[in-house]
Amino acid sequence: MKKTNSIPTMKDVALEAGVALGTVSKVVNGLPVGDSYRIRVEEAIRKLNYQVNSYAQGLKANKTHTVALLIPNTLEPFFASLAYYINLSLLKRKYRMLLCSTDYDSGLEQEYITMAQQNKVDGIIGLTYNPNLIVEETTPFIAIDRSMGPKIPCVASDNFAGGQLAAEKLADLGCKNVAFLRIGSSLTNEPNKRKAGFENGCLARGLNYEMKILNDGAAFEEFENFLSDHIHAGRLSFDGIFCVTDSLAYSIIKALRRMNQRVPEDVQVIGFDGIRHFGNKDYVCSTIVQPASEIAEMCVDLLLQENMPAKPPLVCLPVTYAYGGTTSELYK
Amino acid sequence: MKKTNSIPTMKDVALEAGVALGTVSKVVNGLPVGDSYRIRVEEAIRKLNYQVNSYAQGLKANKTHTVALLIPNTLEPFFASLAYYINLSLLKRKYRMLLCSTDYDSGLEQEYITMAQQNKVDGIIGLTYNPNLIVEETTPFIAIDRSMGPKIPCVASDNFAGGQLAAEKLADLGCKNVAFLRIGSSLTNEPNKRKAGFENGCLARGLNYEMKILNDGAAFEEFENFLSDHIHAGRLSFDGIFCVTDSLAYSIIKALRRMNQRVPEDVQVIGFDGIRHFGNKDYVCSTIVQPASEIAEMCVDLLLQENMPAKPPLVCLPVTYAYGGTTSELYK
DNA sequence: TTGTATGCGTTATCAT
DNA sequence: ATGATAACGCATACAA
Repeated sequence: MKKTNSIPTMKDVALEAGVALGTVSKVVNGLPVGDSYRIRVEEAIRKLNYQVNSYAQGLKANKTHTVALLIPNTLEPFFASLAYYINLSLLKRKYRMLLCSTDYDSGLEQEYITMAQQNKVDGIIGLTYNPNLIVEETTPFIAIDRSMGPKIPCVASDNFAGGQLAAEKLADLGCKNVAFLRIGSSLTNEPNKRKAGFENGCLARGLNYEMKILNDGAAFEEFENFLSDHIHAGRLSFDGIFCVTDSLAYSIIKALRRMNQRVPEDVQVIGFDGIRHFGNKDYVCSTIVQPASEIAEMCVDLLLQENMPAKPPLVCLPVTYAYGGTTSELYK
Repeated sequence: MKKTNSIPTMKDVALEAGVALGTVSKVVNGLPVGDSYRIRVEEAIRKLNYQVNSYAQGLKANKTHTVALLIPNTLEPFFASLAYYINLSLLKRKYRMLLCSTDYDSGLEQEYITMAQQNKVDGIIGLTYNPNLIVEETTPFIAIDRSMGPKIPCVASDNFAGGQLAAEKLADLGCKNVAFLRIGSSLTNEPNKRKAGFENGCLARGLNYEMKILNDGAAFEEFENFLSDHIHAGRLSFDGIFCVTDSLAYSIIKALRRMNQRVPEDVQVIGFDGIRHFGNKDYVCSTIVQPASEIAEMCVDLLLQENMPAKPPLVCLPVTYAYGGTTSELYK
């Protein structure tokens, strides 16, 4: 008695085609098989609508062709674009992607890693914030934007160069007195190098600069107060501002306009990330663009590279400047 | 001779704890087991760092706790938020999510479905554009925004009501002559009902209205021409415009300002979707907000509901109006 | 209650 | 070149 029409397996195909199980397997995997057999098997496959079971394959081969991506969310545009490009890079290599939105939650990050390992993923790519994540050595891991120790490669933009570039651009565009504004995780991570790079650039170009650094939970008002304190007789004493992200730049620009400061006429603003409206339209502001697609490709490369002699501990990819309406058009 | 330190299995744990394989399985799955045994097994698990193999579980149980999400990309904010909320809803139910960015490519959509089925996902949620996708009946499928036949439930916003709401809002806000602008897939899908709803609302409220409908590949200029044609002596003959998406509204608003039309003083604009800057800040424009989180929850519910008597063919979820600076503040 | 044995769907080894 | 068979890690029905 046959099984009631459940999902067909290789055995069913073999039966239907009147050949042995092994033969079907070979046909499915493109191994050499006599033509007459091949044809019969292929017909049976079509007839039964057979599909291989990746789970059985994975169990046997101990290889799942699946990678987990840990990322805070897909709502913030930079994360969203990483998710998109990593998915693409994986697709090119016939890999599937498990998306794990961690919501900046350390516990969730750890949970997802456990899940991924139980799911026998071939590797994990993670942009995480938990400073003491436990990740089994047996699962290859690539970190984005935050070094997690010498054994785990970290991929990031060249944040230092980006900060420097911002300073140079502002100098080129005629600024004399600039400011750096930052808010965000105080964790040691790559984006924190933006400050150092900017400082470096200011010194090299003889710009006067001030810094206002806020920690994660701080109120945005502190920036507004900082800016107000630098307005004398209606005039802001800065003619250029570098914000650690486009998101911050966006808020700052709105605040500046509320204070009757014109952007870019009175004060030029540069952000960081390269965010575009709706993901594909114009830049939100003049910005240092992170190469999201290259970061994605590099992560996937490093992760799946089989015989890597020694994985590099840190890879920094080049950033570029893009005009986005909040700087003078001089170097547009 | 032992296996060289590869990944530990239940067998290894059983050996280490000096119990039978089945006992370990029970402990892992929380089935009743004598306390002394349980403790020994748990210790062995900790010692060996054992993790269950979901692939073996899945193979056995024919259940993978995995769902595939097909979506064009995560770059466009509305898609990004769907991905985020669906991930969240799945997480609550201990399900994993395979993200499949299809890039609006029919072939890719079909490929991903095949992949998902081979991967034995427990279900698929898809926002797709291929009009003749083949999806095995054996895999539960939930469609977003486009009906794919009576056997496949479709979840969407109440697009008709949304269009109507837009018309009513414009009327309430004092508009007399309005326009509806649309560009996008001409495929029969739920969002196309926005037009009908808007028309309905205009008629009900006695608004004069015009429509400008473009197909997917059309040049944006056609809208600009349309608007120019309605400017006489510097004055636009519309005092209200409803755009089919916030994305379009954004572009239209920019175009209007280039034409020296003030928004919202001269002409009020309402979009659709409820997109916020950077995913979590202010609305891009006054808009009809889609309940992304409710859509997500509904999709997951319908997909995983075990003993659903009859799955509804179409579920429309309520939308709301949100002020976003491009309408009069009257009903803010 | 605990242990044993079988099978899930596939691949690979081994005879034939 | 093809067919039989074992093994992957786990869950479970059944025996002890």
